[in-house]
Amino acid sequence: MIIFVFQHIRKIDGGNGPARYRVLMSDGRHTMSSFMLSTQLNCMAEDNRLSPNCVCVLRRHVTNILKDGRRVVIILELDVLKHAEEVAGKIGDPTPYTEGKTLKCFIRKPKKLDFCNLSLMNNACSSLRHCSSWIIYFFAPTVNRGFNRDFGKKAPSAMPSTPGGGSKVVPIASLNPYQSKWTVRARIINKSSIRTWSNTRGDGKLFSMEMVDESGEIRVTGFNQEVDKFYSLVEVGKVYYVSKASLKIANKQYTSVKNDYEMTLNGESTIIPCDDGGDVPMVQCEFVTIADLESRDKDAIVDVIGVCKSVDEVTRLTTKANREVSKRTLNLMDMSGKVVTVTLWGEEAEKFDGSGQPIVAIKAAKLSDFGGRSLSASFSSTLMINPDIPEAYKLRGWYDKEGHAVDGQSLTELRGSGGGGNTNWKTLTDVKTEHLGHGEKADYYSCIATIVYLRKENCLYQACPSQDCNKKVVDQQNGMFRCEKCDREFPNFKYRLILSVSGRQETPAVIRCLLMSNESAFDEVFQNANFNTFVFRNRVKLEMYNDESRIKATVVDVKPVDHKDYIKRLIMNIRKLAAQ
DNA sequence: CCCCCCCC
Repeated sequence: MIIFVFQHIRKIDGGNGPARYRVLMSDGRHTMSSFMLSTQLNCMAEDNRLSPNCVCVLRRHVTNILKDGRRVVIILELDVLKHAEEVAGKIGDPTPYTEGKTLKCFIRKPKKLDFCNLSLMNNACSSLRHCSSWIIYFFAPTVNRGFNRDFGKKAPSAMPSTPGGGSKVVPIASLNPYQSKWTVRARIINKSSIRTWSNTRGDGKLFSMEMVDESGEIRVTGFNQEVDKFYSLVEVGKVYYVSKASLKIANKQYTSVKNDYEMTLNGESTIIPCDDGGDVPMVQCEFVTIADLESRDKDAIVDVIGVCKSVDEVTRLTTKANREVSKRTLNLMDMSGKVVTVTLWGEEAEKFDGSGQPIVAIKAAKLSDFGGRSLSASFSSTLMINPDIPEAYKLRGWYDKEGHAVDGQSLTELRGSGGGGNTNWKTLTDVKTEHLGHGEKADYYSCIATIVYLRKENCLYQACPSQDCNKKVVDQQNGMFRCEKCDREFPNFKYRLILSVSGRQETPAVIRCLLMSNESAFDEVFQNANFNTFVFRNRVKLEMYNDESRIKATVVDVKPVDHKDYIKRLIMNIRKLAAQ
């Protein structure tokens, strides 16, 4: 990390590629014009974020030495510490720096990667100290780049010789397009199958994979010859020395890999197995609990881990694009007691074995709002069965001890009718517009409705006293009551209620509510029933009555409203509407 | 140089 005063920027002709900017910096004593902005920082120039005399901290850079010996410092990461308006004009009286003079150290390539080098910083900033009052910036915090200073120390002395000539092992996070001689020591966390393409620009085959070290992750792609050379060599889970591939800016549209760059293997590249890579991390996941998926946005890329509670058979289907693909769904539960349905595709679907309720971890699963919330293990996802990570052991312990007895609540609403007792939620308006009850068989639905009127008149009838018969009896006027259905006469009957109810959402939707008789406190019951909201389970069927067809709705169950559940459903519906 | 993100 070095602090500079920005002096001037100039756009240079970059030919076909993106614009390039050459930057003149000063350390208060000298100016140097051999700085270049890396293209991903072009926006700083284009947004006019750099104005003369602003104070900058150079957080990351690489120094390239040209064939003629001149140095070019590529600025990879730069922050403005103090804007030009905050600086009292020109700082010091800098003169152009001449190569090989006192400040040689200042552009010296740091010994250890690009870590903060205090002596380097001291030199670069000493002159600023004398000419300004904002010395505080001198001790600006060291950048913690997420990997440890001793990275690479472990690079074994028996490091294999590479065609590149034993280039130094560097962290993945330090890779950039401006340095070509490097080796990374990384674990392969996933590998695609070999795909072919054919378009106007040509055709060929390719594969891609992702690898990690303790500093970060990166995507690697190999084409044609590199497919032949490396595809079968590389095994997921193993550690390799990878050397000298091309780095290009990653298109974030296509990848969720946390790296600004991606690697393309080329003729110079080498991949050599590393036999003692035990210290290289497995996969870096930031697990989200299944319960938390509910609050995540659709299409979010998440890492999840859960117990595979159940798994479906693999199926084959043809996509809209006429592609044949295998599909399998499974249900994952975690300690939140929530369950989510996950879809696996292709080979992963075919090979998945859910026996023994394995722990399944998925890095970069895609969240969908299908059925509420569900997940899909997409092309860039990494599927891990019983991974060797603490989270997996914790879950395994929990499941074996108590989790196996937990039913779990699914975030993925199951579709389809029959068997499952799945709730078919409707508003009373839906019932009308969807013509429920017009079919051969009666339709069942559930609704949240408020009673606004109960008709008291003719609400009671004399019903057959037999256990399961509610047929209206005929008064024989001799103290006996006849049931046509049972073909019997009884000395008694039971009162039953037929209640006509007006629902709040639709008039004159008439719901006939069958409740057990309560002879006493009759009026009170009617009064108290009004303006109460319940979950009604209704049966609807078109019936003929005096040559007139009308929908008869019968309440088959009444339950109190589970507000938490209801609100969840409303939020889900809002999401669905918002997605349209 | 690819970039498919699938299905109910």
